[in-house]
Amino acid sequence: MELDSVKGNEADMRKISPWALWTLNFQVMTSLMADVAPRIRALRLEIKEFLLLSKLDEHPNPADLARALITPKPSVTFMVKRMEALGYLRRELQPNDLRRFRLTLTPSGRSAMESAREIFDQEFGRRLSRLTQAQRVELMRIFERMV
Amino acid sequence: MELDSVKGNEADMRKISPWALWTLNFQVMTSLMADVAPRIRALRLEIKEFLLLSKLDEHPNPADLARALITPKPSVTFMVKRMEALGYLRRELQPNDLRRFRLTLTPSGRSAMESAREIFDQEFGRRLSRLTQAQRVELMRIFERMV
DNA sequence: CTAGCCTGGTTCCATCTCGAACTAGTTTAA
DNA sequence: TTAAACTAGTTCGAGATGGAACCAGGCTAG
Repeated sequence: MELDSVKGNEADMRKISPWALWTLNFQVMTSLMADVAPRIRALRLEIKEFLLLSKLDEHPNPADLARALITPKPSVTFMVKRMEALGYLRRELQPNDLRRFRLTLTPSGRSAMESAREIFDQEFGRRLSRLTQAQRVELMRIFERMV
Repeated sequence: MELDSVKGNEADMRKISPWALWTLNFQVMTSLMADVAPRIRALRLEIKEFLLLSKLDEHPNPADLARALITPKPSVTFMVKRMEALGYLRRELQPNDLRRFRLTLTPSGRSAMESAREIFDQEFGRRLSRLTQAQRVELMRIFERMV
């Protein structure tokens, strides 16, 4: 049996179209990215580059990053090159496997990454603030199940 | 007072980090796009092009589309050109304003667009099926509030 | 060993992207 | 009217993107 989250609401019984949902979500994400992008760029980062930095601790070499970010390898090569040139990360050969590079954030890279994360936190937080706490919790649970 | 959607759950009281939520959502969207992209491409469409077609009834000229899709005008020009070359849309001067083009889907454009929408419906539907009906309804309500 | 396969990372290059600057048509205001 | 300001759409070009092909280095089986 389905549980009905909130006191009976006639509108609740409508059929939910996945496409309609996807569209709304895409719109939320796109407009958020548009709002956030210029502020991220002020840190000398593109959004994708920031995402790369944010996954670097967990996925410390390029091939790994490419998989985690669902991004082609050449794009990763390119971004890593830029990030290194900016002094945001260091690249050293991994002695036990000479094909691999181990990437590490420099202090300035970490601080840029953290500032960028705060921007997202703020901007997405602004939108989340239109929801109830219960809805935020539910949203977290929903996304966890959908990943 | 906050309404608590589901029977008391201790984990509910955690603080929700906007960034964590955003990341999860982004991951859902990205992996979905990766799954969907090859099937859309089989219809000779890029995802963005499909989105353009899907908004065309509602926003029938390029500048309008650029705003609706939050996309630069030159990109729209380019996509429209490709869609016209493929025979997916028609472009006619709007007699009452000679700066404007009125774009209309051709039958084959409409059918490609509808097939693409079905692909999204299917693929996103598959993920939504892991949720309860109540959660799907809640999700719709949440996105509506966040747009 | 060593041949064949796999994986990490790069290079190449055709294609796409999109900011800036432009042309042309429309609206506003004086 | 007509000049100035604004809007639609395009062109240009520097830079980004990403598939294909490549060159290591590492792993596996004979």
